[in-house]
Amino acid sequence: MDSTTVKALRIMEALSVSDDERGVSELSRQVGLTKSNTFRILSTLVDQGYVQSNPETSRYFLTLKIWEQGARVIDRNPIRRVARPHLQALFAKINETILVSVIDLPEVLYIEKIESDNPVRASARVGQRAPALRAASGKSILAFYPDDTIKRYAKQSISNKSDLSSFQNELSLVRQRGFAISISGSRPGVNSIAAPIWDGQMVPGGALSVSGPSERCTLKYLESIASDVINTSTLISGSLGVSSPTNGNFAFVS
Amino acid sequence: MDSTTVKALRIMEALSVSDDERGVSELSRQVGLTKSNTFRILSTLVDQGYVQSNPETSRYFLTLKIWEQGARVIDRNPIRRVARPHLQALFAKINETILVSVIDLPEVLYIEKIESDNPVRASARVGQRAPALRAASGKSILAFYPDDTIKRYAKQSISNKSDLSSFQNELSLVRQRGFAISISGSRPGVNSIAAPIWDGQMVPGGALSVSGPSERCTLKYLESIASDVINTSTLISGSLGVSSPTNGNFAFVS
DNA sequence: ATACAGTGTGCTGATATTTGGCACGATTAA
DNA sequence: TTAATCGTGCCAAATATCAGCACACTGTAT
Repeated sequence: MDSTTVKALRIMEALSVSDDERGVSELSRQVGLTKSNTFRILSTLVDQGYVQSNPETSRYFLTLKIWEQGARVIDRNPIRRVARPHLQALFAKINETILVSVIDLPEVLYIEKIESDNPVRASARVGQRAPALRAASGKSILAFYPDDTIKRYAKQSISNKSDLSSFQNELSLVRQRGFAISISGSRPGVNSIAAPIWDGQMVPGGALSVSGPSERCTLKYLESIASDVINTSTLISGSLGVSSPTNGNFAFVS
Repeated sequence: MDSTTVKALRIMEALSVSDDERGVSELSRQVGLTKSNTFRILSTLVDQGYVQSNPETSRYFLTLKIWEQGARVIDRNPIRRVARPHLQALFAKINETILVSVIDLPEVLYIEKIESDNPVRASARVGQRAPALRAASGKSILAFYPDDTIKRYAKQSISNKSDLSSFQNELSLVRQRGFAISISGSRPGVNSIAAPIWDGQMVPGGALSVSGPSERCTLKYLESIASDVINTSTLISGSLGVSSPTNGNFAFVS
């Protein structure tokens, strides 16, 4: 285990989440390294072009180089590659924030969005994560996972026994109807509906979701657009070469 | 200089540019490390969640974690933050590929785009780079840099003396007219027009460009949309709080 | 069938690299 | 002014990295 590399990654992560440039001392305190160690790692990152230091304040921040690497990676993502036009078609009918996420248990990761132009809207960031058990997108994917996998992850955040079985019932309903709904599930005041995206595996790899403020996006409204959401997600799956979701045919997912 | 960190970055870069998963041996040859060294670095990257290994082929590829970091960085970029709606307005008038780039001498880096839906179109990737001296975007930015800075970078790729002075003349014209044009400048068969974006510094930090195939985007056509491009770039600068480009008022840029 | 060249992975002892404490000048705060 | 905190540079001690070798395994060619 190359500890130096781990430390460098920690520092880059710390820099990526902080909105403005950071000093050596505070940064070293945050990541738990000595000041000199932090300084030397920062120096190598500067040398490699991943970090710059403001010559006036001599504080450090990430350049766009790390984003370049990431852009190449996301660019190869099959779901994102094909989703955009379908999202735009859906957005033309429904002026609410549309998100595409991939599953990375125990979370979902948002990889694409079209944001509503309504001043009051659900806003989420691409690159952000949400708990898969609470977000509509996560539930719409998990519903098609084998029972034991669901149980394993559900137990980690649901202690109560009756809550667990009601969660399983909810997922069973999701599986039947083909969509999941979340009422203030992962963010307060935001309601969502989601349908799974099949990318050729035995379980869905991602989900399409529509989110909006609870005032507009009532349960009734979300259910009224369910068929649109399912149709769009099916079209995306189709663009990935998956003709029909193989419901009920599960692989064992560890 | 933490050499282990440098090696780890090299490996991540190598993985990010390769379209499919890589084996340890070939990867070690490419980056010039021993097999065991490469293996151990890959192991730590796996441990940290940046790399996964396909359990069947036991070959390695980058996860989306590096993209998450990058997404946070680009999300803070002021130019990109404000550009999107302006791009859409421009795109409604001009159905050609629109790009936003930032300057990172000696290159420009594309950070945002709207791609034409015409089957024959200029296609570029966000995260891609182009030589600043040849791309329209780069020229539109460089034109507002002080003369000695221009000379320094121009000398690196323009050896001929008369070519150098004609390049300087071209930039001088760009400065007068407020836009730059490139005819197969950075990619063959692709013509572009670009105008600088001012973000509060003494020199432009980015550029807005419109690109298309040379058949449609003739010099005449590009000049005919120049005012649209300039207007849009001015609106973007305005959204960044820059009321009027301070032409002729240069800082010394090293 | 057998040999072979390729792979990914796991040791280990030698060594080169990282390490943390200390010191310095420059800023900032009191 | 004093005092605290900052970023940076240095150094000998120690530790974590290193290259080489070995092994099991896979697929290919003989």
